[in-house]
Amino acid sequence: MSITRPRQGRPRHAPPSDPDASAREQILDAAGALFAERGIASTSTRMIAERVGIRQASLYYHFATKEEILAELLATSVRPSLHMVERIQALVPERATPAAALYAVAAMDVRTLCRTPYNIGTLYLLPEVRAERFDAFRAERGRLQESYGTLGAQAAAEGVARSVPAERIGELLIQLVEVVIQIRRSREPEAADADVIASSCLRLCGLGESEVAAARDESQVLLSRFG
Amino acid sequence: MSITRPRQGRPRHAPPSDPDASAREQILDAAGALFAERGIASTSTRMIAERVGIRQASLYYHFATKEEILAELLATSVRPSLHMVERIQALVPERATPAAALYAVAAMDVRTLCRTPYNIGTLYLLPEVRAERFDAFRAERGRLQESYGTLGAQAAAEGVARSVPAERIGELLIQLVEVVIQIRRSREPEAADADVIASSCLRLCGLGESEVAAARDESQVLLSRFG
DNA sequence: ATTATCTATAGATCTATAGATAATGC
DNA sequence: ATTATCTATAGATCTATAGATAATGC
Repeated sequence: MSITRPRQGRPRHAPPSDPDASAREQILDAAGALFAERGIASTSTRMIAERVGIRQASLYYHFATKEEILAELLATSVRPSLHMVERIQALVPERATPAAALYAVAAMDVRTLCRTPYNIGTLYLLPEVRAERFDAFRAERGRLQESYGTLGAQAAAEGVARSVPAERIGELLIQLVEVVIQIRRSREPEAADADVIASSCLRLCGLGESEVAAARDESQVLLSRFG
Repeated sequence: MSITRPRQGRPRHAPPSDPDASAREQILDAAGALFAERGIASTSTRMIAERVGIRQASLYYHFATKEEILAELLATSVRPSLHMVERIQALVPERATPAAALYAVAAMDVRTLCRTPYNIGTLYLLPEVRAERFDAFRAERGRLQESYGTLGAQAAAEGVARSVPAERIGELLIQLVEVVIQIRRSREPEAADADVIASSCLRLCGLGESEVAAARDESQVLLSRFG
């Protein structure tokens, strides 16, 4: 029951998609959902505008190009994950074991990817994101992967740590966490998925069942503090 | 040093991209490479034709629509993997342990995904493939995932088999194998990657280092027979 | 006066069809 | 005669700009 105060500027021809959000936010939400569902090239500025409740040309008052909308979406998508990971990583090894930290990071990332109103993770997979224009985004993503690699290598059983370099572990772990992106494409993720995926990350590092269970228990503190 | 015999039909305005392949194959190769690099919507029929060495309109002599080119690419992409998996699966448990079979399947899939002249695996990730039109392709992919799930569940350590349903295992394993698609996006895959990934699949199922090593050894027979 | 929209449109695509043409095959 | 191309083009987009307009703010 939100009262919508009249805004400045000429009225829209249609009611806004979300009266409480700024026009900019409404555009980002609409574009994000469409980009994730249909891809970037097959989403026209007209479709975005229609969802928002404005005319196609009005988009250009807020963003100079369609690319700029994508850039903004990408910029805000990894950053929260990256911050969370780096804060948890800083607790290792004094205040958390590497295994518990990895469990917590994976579980939180999975939940974040589940909760976004549209499947924002799919954006990373679109070919347009490989353009130089989005170097900064890909660099942030690389740092996230690096953190996974470091945590994984620290948590890994000796045999695994010896035979798999940290960079490979990072690639594998981030890929495993992002299974939730694929899951969301075909079914509704369940609460249990976060545990299954986080546990799989530890097993991939060579940890046995008792070590996985211990890390899961220990991670609860971190999860309640950072979730 | 292939002599190119003159073909029937009006000559092309430019030399063919591959004089030995049929026009149809040349189109599929060119389209596959472009779709994988740039996505489907941002690949125009003109770009495909240019690569082949024909005019844009001439594509339509071979394919009725752009979608049909994609359909053909998808149809031939999973099928070989699926056949291979089902043949190896049939050897379990009499002639191969589940762990060795899973190792072999994963390693072969990784190699296949590495060797294709363009990164064909990226096609699966494009939003266009979710259209109903491609149901048959997605069903085949589902069967592949199911096989991974069955093999994984059979190979899994007791604790894992009890806590993770076969369908989840299938989702996780196929995702893990397809890390090679992401790797190929950023660097040249190495020969060692196949072993790292296949071993990771077994560890994810809860197998210890000695079991992983045993499965790797046993898989060599399968790999030499089916590779 | 400032802001946020609107309408109208230029210019650049892009897909797919129609019909002509230059080879080979018989 | 058949085949595989070509040229030309209709019709449907799509992005981004120019300039008008209807609100609020001061």
